[in-house]
Amino acid sequence: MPDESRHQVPIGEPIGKVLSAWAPTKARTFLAARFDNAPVDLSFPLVTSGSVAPVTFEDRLGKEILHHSAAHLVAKAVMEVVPDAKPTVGPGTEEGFQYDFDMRPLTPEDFEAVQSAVRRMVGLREPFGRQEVAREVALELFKANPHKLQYIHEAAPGEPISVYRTGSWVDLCRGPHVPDTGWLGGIHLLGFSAVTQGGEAGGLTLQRIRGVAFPTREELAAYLTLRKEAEARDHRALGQRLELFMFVEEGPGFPFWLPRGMVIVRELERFVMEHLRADGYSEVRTPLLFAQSVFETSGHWEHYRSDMFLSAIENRVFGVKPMNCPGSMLIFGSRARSYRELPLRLAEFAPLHRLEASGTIHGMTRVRELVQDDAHLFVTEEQVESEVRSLLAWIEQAFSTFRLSWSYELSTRPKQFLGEPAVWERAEATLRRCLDASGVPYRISPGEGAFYGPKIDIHVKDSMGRSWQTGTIQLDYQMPLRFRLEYQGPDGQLHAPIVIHRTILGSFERFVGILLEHTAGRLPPWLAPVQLRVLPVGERHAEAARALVKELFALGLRVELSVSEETLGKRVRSAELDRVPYIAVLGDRELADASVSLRLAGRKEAVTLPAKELRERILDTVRRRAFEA
RNA sequence: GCCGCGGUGGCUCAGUAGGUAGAGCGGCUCCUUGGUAAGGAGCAGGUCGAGGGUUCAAUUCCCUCCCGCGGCUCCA
Repeated sequence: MPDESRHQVPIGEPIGKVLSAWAPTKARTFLAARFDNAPVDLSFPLVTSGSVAPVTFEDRLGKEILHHSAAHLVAKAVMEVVPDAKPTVGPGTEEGFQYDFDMRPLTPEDFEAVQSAVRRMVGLREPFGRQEVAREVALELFKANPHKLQYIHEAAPGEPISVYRTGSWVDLCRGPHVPDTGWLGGIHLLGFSAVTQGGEAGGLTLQRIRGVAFPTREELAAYLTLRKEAEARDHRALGQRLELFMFVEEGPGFPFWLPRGMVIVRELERFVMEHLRADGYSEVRTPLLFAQSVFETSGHWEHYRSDMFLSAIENRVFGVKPMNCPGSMLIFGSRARSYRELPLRLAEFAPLHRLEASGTIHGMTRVRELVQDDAHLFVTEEQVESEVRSLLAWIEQAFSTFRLSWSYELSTRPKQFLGEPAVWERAEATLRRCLDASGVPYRISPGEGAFYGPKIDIHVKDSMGRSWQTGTIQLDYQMPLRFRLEYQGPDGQLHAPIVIHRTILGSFERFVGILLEHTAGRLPPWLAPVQLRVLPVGERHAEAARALVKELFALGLRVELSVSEETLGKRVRSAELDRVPYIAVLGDRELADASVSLRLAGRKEAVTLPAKELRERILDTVRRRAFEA
């Protein structure tokens, strides 16, 4: 037993029975068990001695088992709705589960029918019965389903082939499973879609049903509430509602920043620019278009052409730049360079165009035109480490300002790479050292680096736990060679610089999208398009309100007057919906003693404070780039 | 790009078993002069995504295209 106690039980006693006897109060949470650490069903009969332990939803394994059982239940339901569907695989996922079927396209009606079948089957409490069968028996059992036959053929020769029986439905499965379908009361189907088998173009089209499952209906309800809140935070809806940005049919993936959205972009740029100045960067602007030959030199022509916008002008082909690097390379190479100039840090915030696949563009988080807080650092090998450390420090400062938590991913040498393995190893070791020193968690993605060098990607999780890549730090040993870049070192010899391609926020488009979802549109005051809205109670207070607005505007604040003929309640509501962080009300009471009634967006209560304090509070919060509370 | 599903006033949506459309919010006008999330009335606003086909007649049925949504793949 987990508590080191030893028990003697009759031969063939199910492990579940032994565990419930051992911990009767917790027995309801036991989904499966471990016998000598191997996952087994609760019905697993004990015939030899060994260690036993329960598996609950709190364990990673327990989640997986519940999810997996839920997937099987869905398969059973699908078979009832569309009898000639051929189930393929139904794994658990990070969030829940999915099951892919080789079948005709699902319709919304099918999906409804599957949902109600699932609900009914939960009520039946049918057991998941395990059975180990000979390979020949399995082949016979699944002869109508070529996918399952393939899995049987792929199974290792010694491996036992197990099937699970649920009512009349039999599925090939390693298990284990929860004891019966009654354990799946917290199941919920999220949706269906078509996917390509193996993820490769031209593969077989499968129908995927996705869902989530929890041990109890209460946990499911909590999840659904959270999910509903997340949907209300969708940056596409917020962007429209708050008039931050828009798209038109004629420009798929090309964002329009509307006046209010542009305020956010400019404030973010200012935030980044202040840092660049402090850290010794220079800013440049290079052309948006280059002749084909530049991209041939940079390698884009070979590796990225299909993602570029091209245009033929005067019998030459020009490409719209998808990245800023070629321009910076040309600047570095425009004259002889000395080691005394390094590190040379060139920042460029130019519009980039990338012909992203049409099916992938998504609001602001995936667009075809974007601007990054981009820079290229020309450094010596000895300077790489201090530059990367400085970048990691800046990332910490930046993301903390936005109250975003982040993690790093280190991508190492891919199969196809250029350069010397020894150089790669030194570079990877340097990056790892920097990451270790940062104290921020990171994971390593072996073989995921670019062909020209290893990289660190920055991932930010939004409030729903979805992960997004924002910034990146990429070491590049190749592009300087391709552009024949050199500097003269203290030894009098010419050397190729190393280039660090880096962005911190990534693209302003994606970053604003993430920030909106993270804050539900309640941006910190320094970023809010309108920081303060002044609401005079009645007409006779309008003049004083106007004076307050004028005063705060002169101090550089973004402030509006709300003097419509609507009731005060209506105007407060509008200000709340517009996500204005400070809502100031002026009436008789306030005019009497030069005070203001201040309501913070998202809170119910208002506080009354002297006008002078209001001004200082707002200015201070904005200057510190702080959140209100 | 691939698969599936959609596209009706500015927004969110209803509707038409083929006979050219409605609501709420928003906008405008008027009344109301308000005390912290919706005061009242009236008015304006739509070639029902685009093109083609079938039909006496198409927003509705069929085809093609465009755009969007959910996934796949890819990535800032």
